[in-house]
Amino acid sequence: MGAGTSEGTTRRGRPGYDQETLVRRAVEVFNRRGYDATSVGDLASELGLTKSAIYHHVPSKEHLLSLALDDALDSLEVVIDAAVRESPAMSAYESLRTAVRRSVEVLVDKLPSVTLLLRVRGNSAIELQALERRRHIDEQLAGLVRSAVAEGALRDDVSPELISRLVFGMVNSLTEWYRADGDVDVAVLADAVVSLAFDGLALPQA
Amino acid sequence: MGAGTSEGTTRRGRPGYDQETLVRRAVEVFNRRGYDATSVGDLASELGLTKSAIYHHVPSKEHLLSLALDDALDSLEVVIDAAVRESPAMSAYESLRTAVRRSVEVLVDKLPSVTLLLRVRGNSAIELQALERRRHIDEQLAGLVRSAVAEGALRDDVSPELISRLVFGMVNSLTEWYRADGDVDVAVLADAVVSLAFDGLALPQA
DNA sequence: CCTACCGATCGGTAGG
DNA sequence: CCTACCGATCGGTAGG
Repeated sequence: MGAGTSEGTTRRGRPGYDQETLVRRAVEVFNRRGYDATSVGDLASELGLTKSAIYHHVPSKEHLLSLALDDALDSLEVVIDAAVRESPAMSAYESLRTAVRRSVEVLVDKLPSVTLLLRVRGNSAIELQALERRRHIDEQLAGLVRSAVAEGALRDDVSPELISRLVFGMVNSLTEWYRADGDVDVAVLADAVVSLAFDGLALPQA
Repeated sequence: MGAGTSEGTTRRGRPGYDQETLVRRAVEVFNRRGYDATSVGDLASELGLTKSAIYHHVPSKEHLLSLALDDALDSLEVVIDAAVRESPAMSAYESLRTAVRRSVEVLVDKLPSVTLLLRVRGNSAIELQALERRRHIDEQLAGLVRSAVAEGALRDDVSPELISRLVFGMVNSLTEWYRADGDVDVAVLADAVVSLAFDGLALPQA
């Protein structure tokens, strides 16, 4: 990174978009209108520049998608890998609680790119690669659930695979409604998700 | 309906698609490739007929979407209305359990059209109308949760709105992975969802 | 970062 | 007489 460009207000060259800003704003538009329904011309209009200006920063519309999906996947992989690695030292039950909590935090922190990721259906090679990385994450989470059930820490009347899908289905559903400017605090949300997932919504028996 | 056309094999005219079959098959393609990413030409190729044949059955691509969304919304509204109406006779807690269970059953029964519905983002007047009907359903469900909390039947340390969103987020996530030809039975699935939502995944205390 | 374009494909409709 | 379709093409717009 060149001197003086790392942060703050000093920049050389024409003021405007850098690639990171372009990706961030593009993801917002993709989420609002749908990736396929958004033409590069639409994108240019919404961002106040021309199609060619966009092609100055990225070689294709799909590369824009790829950068956004990598942002989401990288963050998710970090927290899931960490939870899986701590599993031998800690109980799988505790690692699973950590994984759920950290997943909520990543979803909130990287909401736009994770939202885009969760809407990918595999319509191109890039989307298929992203789905493959997602599948690997899902398998690691299912493994944690299996271990926690094997420890005797979780109920065994529902299969670990089904538990994993339903719990992380609940977590991922955050992207459907959570807004950073809303009235739901991240910590409150993460507590609620972990508590609902593990304790359910019936009254505490105690 | 004319004599002899109601069911069975006797039909007049050329054998082929009727509107209902067209909608059903189109929804499968829309879910696989995405509504916006599917051209009427794509659709025609996959269905083994021509674009003009499709326009014989429906006036527009959007009308095809509209028919599918109505199919999903009608079914969802039936079960939610029923749960809300039984609420005075029964406890809100019991009505909510019923609503969750019946919602799972509708999602499985109408999986393709509900999947399409849950992916709608409001890119057209028809999509906005569908989102409005969804919002009304969500409000009725949130009302049931509020009543159940007010009855003292549900925990009150998480807001009813958040409970509603997370529980039905879990329910709706079924569309991401459930397949009718898979190894998860509907009754088993409905039991698992209701039990996980109300009791959580920790070991039963008893 | 723009103007000026391309090969192709879009949703929709004609007559038969 | 109807339902179910076909081959060809319309005016516009897509990503690049």
